[in-house]
Amino acid sequence: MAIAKKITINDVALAAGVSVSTVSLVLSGKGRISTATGERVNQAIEQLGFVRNRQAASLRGGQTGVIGLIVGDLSAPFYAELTAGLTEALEAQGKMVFLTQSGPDGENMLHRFETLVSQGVDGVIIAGSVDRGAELRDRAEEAGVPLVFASRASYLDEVDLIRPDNMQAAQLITEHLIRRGHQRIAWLGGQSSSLTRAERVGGYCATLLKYGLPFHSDWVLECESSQKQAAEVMTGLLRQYPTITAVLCYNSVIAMGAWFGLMRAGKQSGEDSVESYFEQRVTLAAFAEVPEAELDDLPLTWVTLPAREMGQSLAERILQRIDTGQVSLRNHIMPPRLVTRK
Amino acid sequence: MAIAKKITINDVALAAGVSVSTVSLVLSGKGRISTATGERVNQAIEQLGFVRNRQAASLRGGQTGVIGLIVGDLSAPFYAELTAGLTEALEAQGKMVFLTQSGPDGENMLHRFETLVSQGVDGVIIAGSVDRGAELRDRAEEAGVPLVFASRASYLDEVDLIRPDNMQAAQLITEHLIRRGHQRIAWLGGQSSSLTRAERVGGYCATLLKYGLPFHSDWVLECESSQKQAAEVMTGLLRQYPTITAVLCYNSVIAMGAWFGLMRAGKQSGEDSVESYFEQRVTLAAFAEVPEAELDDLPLTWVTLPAREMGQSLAERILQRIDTGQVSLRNHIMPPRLVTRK
DNA sequence: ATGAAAGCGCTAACAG
DNA sequence: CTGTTAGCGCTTTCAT
Repeated sequence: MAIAKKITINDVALAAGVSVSTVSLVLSGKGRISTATGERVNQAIEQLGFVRNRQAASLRGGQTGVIGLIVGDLSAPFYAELTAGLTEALEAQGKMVFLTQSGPDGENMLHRFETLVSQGVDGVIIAGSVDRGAELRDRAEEAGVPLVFASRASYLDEVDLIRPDNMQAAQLITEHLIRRGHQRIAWLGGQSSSLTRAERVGGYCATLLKYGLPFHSDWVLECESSQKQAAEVMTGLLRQYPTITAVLCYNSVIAMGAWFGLMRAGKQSGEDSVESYFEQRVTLAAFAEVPEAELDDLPLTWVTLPAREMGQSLAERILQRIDTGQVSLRNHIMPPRLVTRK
Repeated sequence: MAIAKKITINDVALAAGVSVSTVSLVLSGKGRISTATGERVNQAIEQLGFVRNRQAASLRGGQTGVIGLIVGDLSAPFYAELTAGLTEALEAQGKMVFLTQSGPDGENMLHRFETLVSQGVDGVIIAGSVDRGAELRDRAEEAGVPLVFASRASYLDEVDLIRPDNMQAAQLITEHLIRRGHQRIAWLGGQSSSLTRAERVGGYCATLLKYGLPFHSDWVLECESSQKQAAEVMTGLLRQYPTITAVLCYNSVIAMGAWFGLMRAGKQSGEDSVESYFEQRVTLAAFAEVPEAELDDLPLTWVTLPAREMGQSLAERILQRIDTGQVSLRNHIMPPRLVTRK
């Protein structure tokens, strides 16, 4: 394998018959260079296949144009989407991103942060839940590196955070159901330990009360994220509380399960068609982490978290902090999007 | 904002009362330094909160420990999963990854590649489909940077490629159905223009013929990736060819749609339960890009692409190429995984 | 076992 | 407009 001799601006300068500083100026387009020499230099660059060594460039003191990203779990659709939006926005600004995964439990955060810093990143974004955000925040300040957090759930530490508005999402969708005439709306799914769920249930509850509708804690059911489970709990729910007319599902898997459960129940009650039973008896609505193809064709309304937009906001926010060093608004909450069915 | 003065090994050396080279040696653990001074240096490092500047370190000539990744679309579950596996494996080896998105159409590939190189990456991985792979391969060789490709579909250019075995996946699942006693197996979904689909249909066809079973082109149906569409095509298929006993679905959305179509058909034919109709009349099987939660609870068998494993293989491959400079095996095909239902 | 000194490739004053 | 000259922070012979 031919170890291609690295060509530097020295080589280019030599080939173009100018000095290194001239080449440097051409590269960064700063000093006023005559079109003639500019041409010559660019030609030499082309000819020699020169690629500028950005490490050396930034070493001198400038910024690297690189943003570090620590993401909990990339295989989670929400964070994958967020990352996609983030890199897209960042690249549009000529920046690059350094990717790191912390594992679901957000361990070794500090170590990862240091690693990123030692690579010379201009700023760091942490996406996912973190235990000791304040500690990281302090370390970042000490190191003089802007740090922004992003999370699906809420967050307690005093940090610069971008997150979705789970409560508003719940309000939106609950209100939608109420406007459709529903008065008896149940909740299905999620683990009671989930912070995200807590926020959503809160929004659901608040909206019911706001409209003077009944809120029964019996109608708020926990359920593992499994279709089978959801279907069972759903049928049980309908049997026990036949007056319920709408069910809010915690996520898409629950929604699919509820749908199956509903059909089974419809079948048993002797309706002539699944669809009509569905329409006439019980309406489903759901939360979705990302725009999900499976839900698209189902006759149910859903709200989705603005994962991609959050990525874009993150990009804006971190760039702003890098440029201005300002640390103003500390909790940027993103609105969800409601997708209604005809 | 307190612009924390960057502390360098000079500061550390001063604080520890040694020379910079000693500090450097301690950092890299190379030269034999006395435990005593080692202690002192480490203490100083701790005290000052020193972080080594890797840019400067690698500038001297060494490797950066950074791998560049160009991925078409991170919001595609398959590539998100692959990326997750890749970064995980790479980080386990103390490497880092530079992430870039090329957009679905793989444009600006060369530019992105150059950018990565200018950042000093030790190697580059391109995940997704690329038009002119050979061109990139040549450029990489010229620049002396190992380049490995990864793709969901097959690939024609002569490059170092890791890809899933679509054909074997189709064979596996078709064989599974045959072993279960099915003789009349139809195909549902995918666009005829898709290369991936072509490979899969090929495997399906080959397996049918291998077992002496009929292969009717009428039983291979195209379909948009929509549940509604799939459900319709499915019912149409069953009506027209009532002897069919099993259907192979191109992906999970198609599978869900087929399932709905099946239930509707079951209903109309007056079976007493969806499940029994399903079991007795038509069996479904499907391809899935990644392990999908929705499919987990459904009574259907599926094959999934080894996205995560591909990421791990990519990590191995690129590291191997970086270390040894060797460019041996050029087409590493990864086996799919069959997930059967009881 | 440790220190002195010479760069890595590039940028940024400061002179011409 | 363009060339000279110091470094950026770190590694690495070569001495000591």
